[in-house]
Amino acid sequence: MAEPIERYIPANIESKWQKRWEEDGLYHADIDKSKKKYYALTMLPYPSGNLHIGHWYAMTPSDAHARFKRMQGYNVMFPMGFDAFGLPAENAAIQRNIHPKEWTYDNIANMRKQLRSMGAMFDWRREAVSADPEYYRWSQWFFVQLMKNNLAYRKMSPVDWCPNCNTTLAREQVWGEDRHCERCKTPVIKKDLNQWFFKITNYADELLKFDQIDWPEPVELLQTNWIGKSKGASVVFTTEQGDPLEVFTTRPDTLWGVTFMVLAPEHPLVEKLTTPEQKAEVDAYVNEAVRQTEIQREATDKEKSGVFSGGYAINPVNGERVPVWVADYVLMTYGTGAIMGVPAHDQRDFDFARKFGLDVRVVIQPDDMEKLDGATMPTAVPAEGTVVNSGPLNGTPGAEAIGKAIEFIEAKGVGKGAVTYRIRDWLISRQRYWGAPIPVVFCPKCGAVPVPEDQLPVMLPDDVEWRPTGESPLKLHPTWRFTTCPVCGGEAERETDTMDTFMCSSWYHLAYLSPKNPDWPFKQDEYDYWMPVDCYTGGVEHATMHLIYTRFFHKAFRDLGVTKGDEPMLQLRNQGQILGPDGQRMSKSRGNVVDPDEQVRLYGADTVRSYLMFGYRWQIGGPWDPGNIQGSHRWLGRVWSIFQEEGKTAKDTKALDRKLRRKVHQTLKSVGTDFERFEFNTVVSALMELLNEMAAIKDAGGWNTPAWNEAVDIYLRMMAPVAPHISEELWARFGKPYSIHQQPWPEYDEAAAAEDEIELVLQVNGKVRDKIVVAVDITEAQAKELALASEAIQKQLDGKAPRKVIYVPGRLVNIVG
RNA sequence: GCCGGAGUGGCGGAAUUGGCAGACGCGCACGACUCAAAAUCGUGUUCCUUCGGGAAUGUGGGUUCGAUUCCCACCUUCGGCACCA
Repeated sequence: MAEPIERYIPANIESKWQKRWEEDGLYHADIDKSKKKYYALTMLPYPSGNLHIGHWYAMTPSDAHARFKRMQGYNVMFPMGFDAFGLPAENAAIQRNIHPKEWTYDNIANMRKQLRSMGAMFDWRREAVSADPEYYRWSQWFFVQLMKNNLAYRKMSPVDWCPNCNTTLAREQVWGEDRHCERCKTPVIKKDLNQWFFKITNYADELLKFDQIDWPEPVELLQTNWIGKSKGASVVFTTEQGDPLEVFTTRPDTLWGVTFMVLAPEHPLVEKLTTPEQKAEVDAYVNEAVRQTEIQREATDKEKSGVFSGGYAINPVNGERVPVWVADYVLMTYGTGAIMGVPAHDQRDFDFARKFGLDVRVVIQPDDMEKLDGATMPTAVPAEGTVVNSGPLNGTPGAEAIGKAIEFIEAKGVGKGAVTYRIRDWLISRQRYWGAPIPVVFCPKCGAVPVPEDQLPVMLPDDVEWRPTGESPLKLHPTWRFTTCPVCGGEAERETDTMDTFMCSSWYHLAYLSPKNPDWPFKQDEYDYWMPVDCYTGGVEHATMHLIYTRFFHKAFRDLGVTKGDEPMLQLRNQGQILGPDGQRMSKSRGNVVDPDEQVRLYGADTVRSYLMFGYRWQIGGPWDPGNIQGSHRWLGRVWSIFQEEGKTAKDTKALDRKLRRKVHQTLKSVGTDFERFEFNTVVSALMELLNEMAAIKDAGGWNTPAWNEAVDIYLRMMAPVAPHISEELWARFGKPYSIHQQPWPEYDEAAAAEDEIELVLQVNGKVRDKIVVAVDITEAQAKELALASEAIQKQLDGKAPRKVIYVPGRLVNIVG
């Protein structure tokens, strides 16, 4: 009788191997020029509390993929760190009345422990924590470089302010129809403030190019829409007082259809254009518009409002005098804050014209429509068509109209082809404590001066009143603010705002290269070897925030000679989201948060990893299923017992061996391609299928043959990226050399995987009627003959001759009756 | 309104290039083991059926010998953007 094997108890093996791997530095990634490098990166966590199952969902498949790459022979670096500054941590600390630093670093200590329980191949020597002075010193250094090169500037402007978080936000961090704060969901308000901006708009055009990177199309689309490039022309009208009044239009071919102009209420020419008779009305309208929130003003279902300024402008293409109106449907923040009104061909202008009784003049006649009449048409017609009523452009066909109009205005010197972008410069000032201080000194004589690089970091003081007062906490510090000017030595004050954390996370992939490097943000040889990031994984929710910022950062610093190449991350893959068991987003208030520590206690890390890979389409995610995870646990338990328990060996195992080897090598192929495609669910299901086959072979007497032992060997190596602990344990128990994670990926044997018999499906009119087993090398003629000879087919044909017989090699014969 | 993702058994999901729809797993049912239960193992499991078959991948059309897959028009749902000139 064979000795029974003890049960699979993950707790007995997982921490043991984690400790051993750590001691041996198994996952240390060092420069090795004899090997191809692979920089695998997954988005770093934010230490606002505990790790939740969503972190596991993002990280463990990424880890499995990185492990797979390593077994393929790459020198893989897979680092981890903490995005430690920022609002949520600070808010959580305030709530608990704990200093943000203490709160954050306690969380980090806890999360480190939790991360270690994953059994991931993180190289902890490279850990970077963005709240460490050694780190934010370089965040500040990057700021100083941008400032010195005119890519960072300070400007007074209306900005988004979160009244709950007491700080300004970047446009990207204001979400949804009600324009709420990305972090706390409170609707934002507008405030006029002096703030620091990064000139991301300089790179708008280049950010639209994705040809060097393999990123998911939805992300590229989100970024493209966010950047919002519009092609058209800028045209300079002239007010009757002689001031130039520039507008942007995507339809310069409709310039002859202009019957009025509209200025945004904030437009600088409003005051000058307004006649004394109209002044009272215009002032009242402007004041009302300014008072309204952006949400009220930008509500699309609102009826058009506006007021005549009394002034006129001259249309440069035909010298016509057109009235200038003021209306809040024109936004100061887009284009030039002024538009030309072409009511016949723009619905918004049309609504406005009809409401205020302005002329509607048709200048485009679509070829497939009846002749338009401005006086009676019920809606605007924005379509293409032949140009009419437009002097020199009359008769131009639609496709050429815009180009010809641009030629015309350029020749006349009254405008030119132009593009406009929706993206705004990145606002990085935050009126909060828990962030990297903006390294700037304000001197009454020298103005805003960057802190010299040898004086960085500007330390964030611990002894501040960090509880919210509505002011930047650093402003209230008794001494920190006051300093001397680095240029003239006179009395000066520090900038008291801190930086947006997205600034810190824009370069963290460089910090991993050589954290705490003393004289440059990274060691050059590390950069040259590891960069760019080969594979980046994370959530799609960062598409128009982190993922656009980090591309900008890389390009800006390429131009300053710090980084190399055009893109920081070559491949991007997004995971979906794990929802609570109730199908809702996990949140503490709903009480549907799944604690990974508890799952690890119940089933072990390997089971949690396997289930997260097996149970979902990784790109999509879905609700946590507390029952389904049992399947993954059973799988590992079955591997444990089927591989270890003795079986029986038949006298003749030739057929069994052949069958087993075929399945093994077929699985090897599909597992490999599925890892490459981030299709982890089918990686695991293929392994389960192979295990079922192995169990059957073992029952039939195919145990302990060379083929069986090869199967066990290959199986363990294939499952090692998914379940690193159990595979290491079994690998050791079979006396194989430590460590399985240093083994090469098994070699695929095509001959072994080849089928020698196939099942041919026989159809009549596309419906399956019979199946026959035939030799793999059957000829077309033989296959058709066999198909027609089938009893079931004969019955279906009922004596009639087939009209057509279709043969798909290796698959089917379809008889068309 | 515009842009994108998703829609397949009771559930999670699979289906390489247009070629057997439902792999793999959960759940459920029955059986074995057990005094019993848990665990484990085995068998079955889309629906309807007169047991010949028939229907079925959100809906309706189309292309094709053949469509979950391609095309057209919709519906539901989840995201993003939205008076962007």
